Amino acid sequence: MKPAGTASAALARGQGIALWRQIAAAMETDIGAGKLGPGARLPTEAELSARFAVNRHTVRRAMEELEGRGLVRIEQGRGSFVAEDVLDYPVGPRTRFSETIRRQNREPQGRMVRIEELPAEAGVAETLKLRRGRPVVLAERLGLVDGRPVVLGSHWFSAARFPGIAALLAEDPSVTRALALLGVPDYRRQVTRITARMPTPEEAALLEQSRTRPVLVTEAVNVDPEGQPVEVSFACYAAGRMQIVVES
Amino acid sequence: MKPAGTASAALARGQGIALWRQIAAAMETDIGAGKLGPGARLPTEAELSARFAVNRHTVRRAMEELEGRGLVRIEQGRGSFVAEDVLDYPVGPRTRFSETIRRQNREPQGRMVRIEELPAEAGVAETLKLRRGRPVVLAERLGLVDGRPVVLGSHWFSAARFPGIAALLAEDPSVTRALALLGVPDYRRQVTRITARMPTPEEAALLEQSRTRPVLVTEAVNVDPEGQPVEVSFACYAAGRMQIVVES
DNA sequence: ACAAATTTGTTCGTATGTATG
DNA sequence: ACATACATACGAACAAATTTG
Repeated sequence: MKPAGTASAALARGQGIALWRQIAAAMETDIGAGKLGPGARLPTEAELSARFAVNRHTVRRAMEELEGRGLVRIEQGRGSFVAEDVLDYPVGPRTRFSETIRRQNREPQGRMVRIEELPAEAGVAETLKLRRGRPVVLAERLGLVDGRPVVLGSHWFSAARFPGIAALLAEDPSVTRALALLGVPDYRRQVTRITARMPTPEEAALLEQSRTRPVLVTEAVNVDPEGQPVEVSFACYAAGRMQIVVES
Repeated sequence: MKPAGTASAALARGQGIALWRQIAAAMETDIGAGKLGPGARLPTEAELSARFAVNRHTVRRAMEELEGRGLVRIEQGRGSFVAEDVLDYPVGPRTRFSETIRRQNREPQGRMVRIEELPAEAGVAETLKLRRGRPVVLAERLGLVDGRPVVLGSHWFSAARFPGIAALLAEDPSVTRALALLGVPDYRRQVTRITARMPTPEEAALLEQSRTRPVLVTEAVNVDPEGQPVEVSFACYAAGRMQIVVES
């Protein structure tokens, strides 16, 4: 008996339907039916060509089709994987992690990784309009969607302007709620700068991603209604799980 | 006689000014004076510690200071380099490569790498509102700033809607001008999706960048004043030479 | 695919000078 | 004068990343 839940090896030869189309259709069924979840590893091309009793080229043609349609991701030397749906992260004046995720019918979570008070170094001090060396609070938070880590954010606040924010964030990882309790009921994202780089070992571990895949990095400045900067944040997104979307 | 144009080795010991500060100041002078241009390789820590007759730690302390101030970039295993200014690429409804670069007082250039007519595959066909297999024109263009490649863009157009666009782009790499000649005097960027990945060997070669550094990838849809899509483009930016900026 | 050379990063330990009380 | 804390400086060894052969 053949294993349940895998594509059948029964192909119709010489019936006018190319073998690779049948294979692609069979695998699409498996993926669509959820038998192979997002991110799951597909059998190797060698295994598939044995199972379907065809040449490896035929399997490759089928896989290329699926990759072109965005259903699978093929990585040279590693294998093939069911494509994970890429979450959209729209940036705009009202960018908020939790709201954004919930709007896509996913479950956001936040977990504080580190909270510290430090003297401000040049860059952060300048954007927060503080003098160098003034105390700032650094809060590092891991953002998860449906239990999978997708973003690691470093948030910087003036310790003088927001006394006790470290304790608040330790209790509840929501930046929005912490600022609300400290007299900033609303804030606006003024500017977002986006770059990419390789993750540090620590970032890769927290994001549960390969060290050979890059992270998208955003630097965002949030300001209060008077235009005063209240927060600077640097966020690393696992590229391939998130894409940043700008609607114009 | 000591070589001209390099930081002097004459340090004042025991005069109340820390050696590492003197070293940092000396190197800052060299960089500021333009003796070391952007991107230039700095001497190794070993060379500098010999030149200044100090321990490597002392040189490192000076370099850390300069890196913290954004003057140099230090890369493990490679060396230290004079920081290059990162170009801003603002995205919005009126995003145009050449205008953007010129506004930063830099000289933009474009060079066509490839122009081809192909049958549309699923993704492009859908965003251009064409049927799969309809002819589309693919134009690959390298964008340069001050002679350095910074972006490699793949632009897709409907061959039926824009007859002769391949020839026009071959003559003049400006997408804006080509579309103007074909009856679209103005267009608007509707949406931009941003991700990151490792470059292909070809992309790395064209962008003159290491294969171990990621590229920022944007997918942009440009529409005419009636809202009809006229172009879809995928652009790879050399991360570290360009950052995408979203003003809200 | 592997090894060697180069370069920066980290962690010990030690010693000295300076400001503070 | 003394103790303490802190910044500075040197030395050695090893780890990690990159480049080259």
